[in-house]
Amino acid sequence: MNTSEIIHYRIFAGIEPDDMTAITRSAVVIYLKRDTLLFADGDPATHLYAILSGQIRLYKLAANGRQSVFRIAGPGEVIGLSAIVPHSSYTLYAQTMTRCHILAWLAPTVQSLMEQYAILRQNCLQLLAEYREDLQEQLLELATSDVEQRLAKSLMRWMQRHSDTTNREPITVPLAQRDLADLIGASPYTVNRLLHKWQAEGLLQVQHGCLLVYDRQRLRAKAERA
Amino acid sequence: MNTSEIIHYRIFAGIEPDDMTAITRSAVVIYLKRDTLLFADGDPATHLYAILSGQIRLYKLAANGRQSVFRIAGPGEVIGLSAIVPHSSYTLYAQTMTRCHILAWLAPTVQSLMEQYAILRQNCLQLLAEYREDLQEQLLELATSDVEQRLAKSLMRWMQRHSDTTNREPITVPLAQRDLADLIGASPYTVNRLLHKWQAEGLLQVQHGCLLVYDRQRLRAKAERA
DNA sequence: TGCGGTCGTTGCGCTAGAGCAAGTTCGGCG
DNA sequence: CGCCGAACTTGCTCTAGCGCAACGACCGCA
Repeated sequence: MNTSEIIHYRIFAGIEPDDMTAITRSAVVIYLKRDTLLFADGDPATHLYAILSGQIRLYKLAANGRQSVFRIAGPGEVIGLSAIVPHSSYTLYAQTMTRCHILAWLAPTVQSLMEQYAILRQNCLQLLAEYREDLQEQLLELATSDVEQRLAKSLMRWMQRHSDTTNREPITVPLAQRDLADLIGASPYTVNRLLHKWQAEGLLQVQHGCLLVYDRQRLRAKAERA
Repeated sequence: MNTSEIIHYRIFAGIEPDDMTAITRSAVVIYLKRDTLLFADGDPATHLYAILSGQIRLYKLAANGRQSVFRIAGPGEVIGLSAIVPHSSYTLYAQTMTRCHILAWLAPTVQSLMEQYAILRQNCLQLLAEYREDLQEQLLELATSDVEQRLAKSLMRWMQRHSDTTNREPITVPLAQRDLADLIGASPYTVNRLLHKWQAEGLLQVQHGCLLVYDRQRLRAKAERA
């Protein structure tokens, strides 16, 4: 389980190494293949999950069947935060987009850990507050920006989050056009057309299931033009 | 300060009366006139506020100047929840829509109260989780429903929240058309046209600065049609 | 009781972007 | 190595709804 030591989990920031060992020991390791539903909107929140590797799509379904993606979580992130509130339910669907390697704690376990460690409580509050801020930001964009701007901002956000080691271009964004469309509330057609326009402008390269971004500066300009 | 006893604050649910007295005593009472900015997006989160009377608009501003309203808070609700996270900032604007009567706690005070009372921690977690869920719901609607449906849902939500004593129709919804437009991410023109269409259908009555809803059933139908 | 500003009303033109249809390309699996 | 389904591509049509403009109604204030 040394994998958990390599990854920097924000939810466990500031926890003493000894305590961390105990916490990690109380978790179960899960392996999932691609396109597996981890939990559904409305399910009782039985577990808190921490992603070791892979990507998980967090989304809701509308009555008409269209899906709205709120977040794509990756290594170091925690999902199913509803589990920290007793007797609550998940409020969205969580589905793997790749093969995943995950840690899972039972909700009661998490709740007692929360009582035990003040830092953990702090971190959870902070994470919840941040999610709220992210959602507000997305809502603002959806209400006030056009598709081109939302797409650019979405790509910038992705690269910001994953600017791990590779700061130099080109950067690969492993998202399908369909995913991008669901993420910004647009049709896949429009997303496709915009990406190709940008490709023609030399901003990026469109590939199957992913993008290759060449020019972050100009992309930022598209994201920020008032 | 007996006003605070009459109103049911969800954030203080389950607190013992004696403790509640102490908590109330640590607050300051504030009176504000209409259209006063309580705090701005980006300001340090210095206070937690509880509304005794009046309405407060919680919104963000986009670069182009358009505003997106997330919530309209009323008596019994708490705003500025960012103050429970140390050294954080508000993430939106809060402006009074009416004359307001408010309780205010300093952030450090709130934070020590949080450490002192486990119930308070629970309640705050629950509130944050609920706001998150509300925002997700709004985001889903904005991404997947048309303006007519969003408007209907928004009105239904309002009536649901304020179905205090008056369960019988007609119900007055004290929102200007402009407010409704900002709330659902539409133009005031479209909102106006829809409201008049519904007035022609006998669903409601359009008035200056407010609405009179006659037929909640048919409004619900408009909100829920897939 | 009149005046100014805010809010509401409505006609009109226009465009961003949805969605259908009919390909094409790719990757994975047998 | 060939097949199938999923993802992408692109032309086309069509409409929801934005926003201008111009006017009308109401409210608070002096």
